[in-house]
Amino acid sequence: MPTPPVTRTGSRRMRVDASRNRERLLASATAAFAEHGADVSLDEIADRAGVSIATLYRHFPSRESLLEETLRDQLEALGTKARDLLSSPSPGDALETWLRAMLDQAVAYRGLPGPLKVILESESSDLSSVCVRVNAPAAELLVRAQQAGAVRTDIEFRDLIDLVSGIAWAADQTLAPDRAQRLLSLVICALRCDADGGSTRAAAGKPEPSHR
Amino acid sequence: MPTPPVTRTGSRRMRVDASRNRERLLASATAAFAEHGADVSLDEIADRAGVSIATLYRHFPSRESLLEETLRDQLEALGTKARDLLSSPSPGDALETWLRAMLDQAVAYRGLPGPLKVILESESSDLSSVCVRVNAPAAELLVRAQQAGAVRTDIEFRDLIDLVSGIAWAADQTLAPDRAQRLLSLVICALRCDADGGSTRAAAGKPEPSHR
DNA sequence: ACCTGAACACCGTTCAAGT
DNA sequence: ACCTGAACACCGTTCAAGT
Repeated sequence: MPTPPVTRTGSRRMRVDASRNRERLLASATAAFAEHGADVSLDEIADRAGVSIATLYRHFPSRESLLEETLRDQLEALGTKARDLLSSPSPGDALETWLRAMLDQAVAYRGLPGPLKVILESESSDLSSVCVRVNAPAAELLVRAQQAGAVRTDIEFRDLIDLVSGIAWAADQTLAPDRAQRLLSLVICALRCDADGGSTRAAAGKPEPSHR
Repeated sequence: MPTPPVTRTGSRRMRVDASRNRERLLASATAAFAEHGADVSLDEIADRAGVSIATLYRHFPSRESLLEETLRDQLEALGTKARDLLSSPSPGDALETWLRAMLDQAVAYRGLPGPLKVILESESSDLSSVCVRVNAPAAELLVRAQQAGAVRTDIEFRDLIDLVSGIAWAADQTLAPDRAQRLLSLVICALRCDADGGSTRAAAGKPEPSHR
C-alpha cells in the first residue's frame, strides 16, 4: 500500500493524526461551549482535547471559525427547515415557525447570540457557505409572507436577524432564555399588525405606525 | 484653620488629593468610554488620569461602578424626562418618546447596551439610587399608556427594557447605531397593534398573541 | 506536514510598603 | 487615609524547534 494514511476534510488531504486532532478539538469545543458558554477559554478546549493550544490555532485560526464548525449541523438544519417551510400552506405561520427555531438555536448556550449574529450576517465570498444556505431560503420565507399579505412589506430580512438576535441576547444576559419566546411573540405581532389592507390572508388595514 | 482640607462626595469626607483623583478618573473615564467604548481597558483610564490602577480600584471597585458614575447625569435626565412626560396629553406618544430617548442613550457609544441593561435592571437596596429614579416614573409611563388603551396590557416594564436593550445591542454589534430607531419603530408597533378595540381609555379584552 | 513548549503582550485584580 | 509599584493569574497569539 503505497498511499500514505490520509483522510479528507472538505477537499484537502490530511494526515491521520491531524485529522484525529481536528475531530478531538471539535468534540472538546462542543462540550466546552455547551458547559461554559461561547466565551470559554481556548486553552481549556485544547487541554480537554489533549492537544497544544498552538494545534488548536493551526486547525481553527479564530474562535469564530471553531464555533462555526461546531454549529455546522445545526445551521444546516435551520436551512433545511426554512426550505421545508416554503411549501407550508400558511406563509405567515411558516415565517414565525422558522424565527422561533432560529431563536431556540440562538439561546442554546450562553454567549451564543453574538457569534451567531456574526455568522448569519457574514457575506462569505464562498457561495456554498453554510450562511448562504440558511439565509437564502429564510429570506424567501419573508418574501413569501409579504406577498401573501401576512407581513408588512417595509421589513427587510436583516431586520428580522437583528430583532431575533437582540431578543436572544437580552434573554441570555438575564440568564432567562425562557423569556426569549415571549419577547419574540411581541415582535411577531409587530410584523403582522400592519400587514395589508385588502387581500385574502391579510390583517385589517391600519394607520401607519408612528415613525418619527 | 484647624479643619483639615476635605471635601464631600455623597456624605463622606475625603482628602483633597483623593477627591481630585476621583474627579480626574471620572473625566478620564468619560473620555475613554466615548472614544474606545465601554470595554476600554481600566489601565488606560488610570494612565490618562495620571494615577495608579490601584487608585482607580480604590475609588471604583468595579468597571460597572465607574461606568454608572459617569452616566449619573444622563440617567437623572432620563428620569426627569419620564416624570415630565407623565403630564403629556397623549400617554401612548409619551411612552414612545421616552423609549426613543432611552435607546439614544443606549447607543451613545460602543459596548454600552450591556452595562446599561444591567444598571437599569439592578434592584439596588438603596432606594434613592439612580436606577429607581429612572425606572419608577418610566414604569408609570407604561401603566398610564395601558390605562389609556394605547398599549397592550399584557406587557411588563421589563419587557420594554429587554426589547430596547436588545435593539440597542444589535445596532451596536453591526456598528450601525442609526438602525436602532428604525428597529424600535417596529417594536412600538407591536406595543400598540393590539391595544384596544373600542373604548377611549379601557383596554378591551383581546385574543392572546401567539405564544407557542 | 504537523505538533509542541515557550515566549510575549495585555488585562484584571490584589497587596505590602510607603507618605 | 490614601497612593503606588509590583506581583500574580489568566488569556490570546505567535514562533522556533522538534518529529
